[in-house]
Amino acid sequence: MAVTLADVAARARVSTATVSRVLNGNYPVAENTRARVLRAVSDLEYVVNGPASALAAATSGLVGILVNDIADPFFGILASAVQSEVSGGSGTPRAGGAATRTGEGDTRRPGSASYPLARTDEKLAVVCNTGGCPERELTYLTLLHRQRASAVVLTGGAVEDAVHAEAVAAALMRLVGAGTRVVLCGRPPVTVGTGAQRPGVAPDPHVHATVGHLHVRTASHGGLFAQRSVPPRPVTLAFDNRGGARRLTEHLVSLGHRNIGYVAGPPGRTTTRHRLEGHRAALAAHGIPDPAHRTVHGAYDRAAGYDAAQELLRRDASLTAVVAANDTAALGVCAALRDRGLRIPGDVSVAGFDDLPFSADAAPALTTVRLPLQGAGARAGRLAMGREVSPPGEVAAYRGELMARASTSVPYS
Amino acid sequence: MAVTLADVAARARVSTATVSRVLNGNYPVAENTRARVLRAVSDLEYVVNGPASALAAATSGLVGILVNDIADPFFGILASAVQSEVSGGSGTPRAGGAATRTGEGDTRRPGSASYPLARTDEKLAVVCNTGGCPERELTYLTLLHRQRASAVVLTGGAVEDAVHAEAVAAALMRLVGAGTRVVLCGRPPVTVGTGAQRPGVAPDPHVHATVGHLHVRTASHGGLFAQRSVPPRPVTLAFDNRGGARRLTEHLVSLGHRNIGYVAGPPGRTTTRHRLEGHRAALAAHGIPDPAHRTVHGAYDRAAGYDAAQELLRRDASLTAVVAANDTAALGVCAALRDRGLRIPGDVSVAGFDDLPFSADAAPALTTVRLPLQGAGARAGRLAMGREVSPPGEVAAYRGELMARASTSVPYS
DNA sequence: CTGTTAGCGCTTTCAT
DNA sequence: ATGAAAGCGCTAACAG
Repeated sequence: MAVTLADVAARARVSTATVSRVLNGNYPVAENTRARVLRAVSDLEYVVNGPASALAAATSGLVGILVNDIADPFFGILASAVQSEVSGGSGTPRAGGAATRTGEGDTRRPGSASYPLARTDEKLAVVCNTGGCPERELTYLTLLHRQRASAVVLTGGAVEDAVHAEAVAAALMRLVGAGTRVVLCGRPPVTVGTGAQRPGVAPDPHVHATVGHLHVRTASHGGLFAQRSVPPRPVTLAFDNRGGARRLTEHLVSLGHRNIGYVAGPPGRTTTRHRLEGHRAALAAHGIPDPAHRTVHGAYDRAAGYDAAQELLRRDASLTAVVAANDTAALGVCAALRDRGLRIPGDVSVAGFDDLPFSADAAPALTTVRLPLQGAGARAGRLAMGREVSPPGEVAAYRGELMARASTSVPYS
Repeated sequence: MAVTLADVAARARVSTATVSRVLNGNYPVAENTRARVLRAVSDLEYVVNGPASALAAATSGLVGILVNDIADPFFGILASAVQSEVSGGSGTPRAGGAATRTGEGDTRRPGSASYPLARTDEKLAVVCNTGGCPERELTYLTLLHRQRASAVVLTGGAVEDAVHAEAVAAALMRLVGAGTRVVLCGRPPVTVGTGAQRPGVAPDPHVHATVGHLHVRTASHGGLFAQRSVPPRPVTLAFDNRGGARRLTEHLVSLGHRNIGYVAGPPGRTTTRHRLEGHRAALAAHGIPDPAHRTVHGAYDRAAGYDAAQELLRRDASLTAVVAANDTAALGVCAALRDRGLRIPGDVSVAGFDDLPFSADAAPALTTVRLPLQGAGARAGRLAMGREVSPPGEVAAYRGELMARASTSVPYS
């Protein structure tokens, strides 16, 4: 069978405990003993048995990152930022990088450099693609729980269906109860369930008594204390979608637009609703009527934006501006307008949301709302690693910044 | 502590062995016993301890998918397809979906429907973002090995550095040796190492003797046999980048273009080289000279395409066409041309590679080479699951299909 | 600083 | 069809 700790110990002429200590670097070991062990590890090409150590330590180094659509850069950027922070190195060598390490003393153990098979402290950051599907979200949560993930980060808008929301909240509480750090990033806080019971299952007092109690092992050595504790509930880093959307539409209104079409995201998701609410709030604040036909729902992708724009123009040719729920859809809107021979922003202004990288150099550059994807993702990563303390109340909100660019202008310019 | 198998067993008044058998569904259990167990599982909200079962069973349900850039739809589509197949359901509810299940009898166990916490057969498909960084690729491979992943899928081009290639090959052989199924998707086959030794480490006959032997446990019941075996070496699903690129450039040549610029991908990667070789082969075949200044390297993204196009035009204003190494870069090229007041394809034709979803409805629609990302990804997923037998020789190549669209035309039209 | 040892929770023969 | 019991490989007390 595979090489085990015992084999390494035998070869290094030490006990398994010593090998374990060297590998985990959490306990003093004589320098030359360490060297012998590392040598043996390397010679034998020993690879730690993750499951075994996870079983013994009651936690695995898995960090799960749930995303709604892995093919969408919005999530790619978020996930990449989280991952960089979790893996402790610079992830994608992206300019203006996420690699803003918190300058903790680099404790790279000597000897393990050339053959890193043994670094036990490495976390495995993995992204799970839910495809926006509630069942898959739940399945992933369960699987990560099963793996005793050390942290789970949920990104992006949540589905608003009450039953599902309740189920997710329950799954998250179970995770937290199991000692897994849970971070929500770009999603509103979990609303504490009203106690809806799983259908067909009798309430079991035993279970409920358990929820909320944290039986988490604390580190026995090296007095990191506050950092080590697992927050009693999920930490949330939310985006102020409502406010951002409102400022965006207000920008359009201040430019003189009155007939504004809105390409909303898929119905039943928090992000969709909040952005739409912000848009409507802006209109309402200025006494501008907002007939229902000026809003069309669709997916958060280019094709949906294209179709929605067609539909909006068909319904109302007087539109002078179209706001899309995200940049990708906005680009679809632009394409549709161009195909109809309309100029942007000459005939119709267009705005998006998110400020993804391609938005700035689209033609024309897209007016949008910048979300601190990189920053929020990195913070989520640090929170997931327990490297940063939770914000007060376990909730922090990120404001979106209006990026007024060439795709919006005064109407009929 | 958390609920354990023993707790469930006690509540169901059976032994832990029975509970295990019910959960794994791999051994006959009386119907009403099964029901009692399931009931107990549900009542207790029992969640299998993954590490424990992985330790005992010597394999975890983890399936790792390595991608070079998680924010690039190319990888998103591939990863999504793999994942759908691994999770056995329809993943992203994308049209024309990857959900083409091989019609195996649906063995959804009764009772586990409402509370799926216990389905042990579920695999956890996770994507790992290497950011194109060799070290991270190796790290992930090690981490997945450590977790005793049941399969690993590597997607996209490989780095060509000899040392790194050797290291990756070694890591893959270790994985295969540990019983992990390895699938390469969109990357050339691993070249069997020439035996370069790790620097500074004396050859250890013991280690080498181990490589290649497969000590894989076989299912003891339920006669799946051929399916269960782990191939002795990685399975490869390669894309014919060279051929595709060649046909693409030939298309341009047949249109009458002679001065063709090429925006290549990052140097030192197989995909970059193969596509460039195909391009050059086409030119050579038609006796068209290809001065070095007509090729510029850059990342596989829009910004790089933009910059590269600027540079190409600066170097040679006589270009009538620009081929980019992928669609994303091609869009950057288009933007750059437009910004210089050039029309597409009137003044300059532009072509990409991959045929990502946005390419068809770009303005103008992009001529490109379609790669069967969905299909290859799905097949990789099935191979990873052992649900499909490997192609002869463990290698299959996918041809790219030329998609001639509006962005290319006769020069000076 | 290092060794001994008792589990962690599950799977899997081997009995019955 | 079910139970008893022996590990799987590692970690963390507890000794020394």
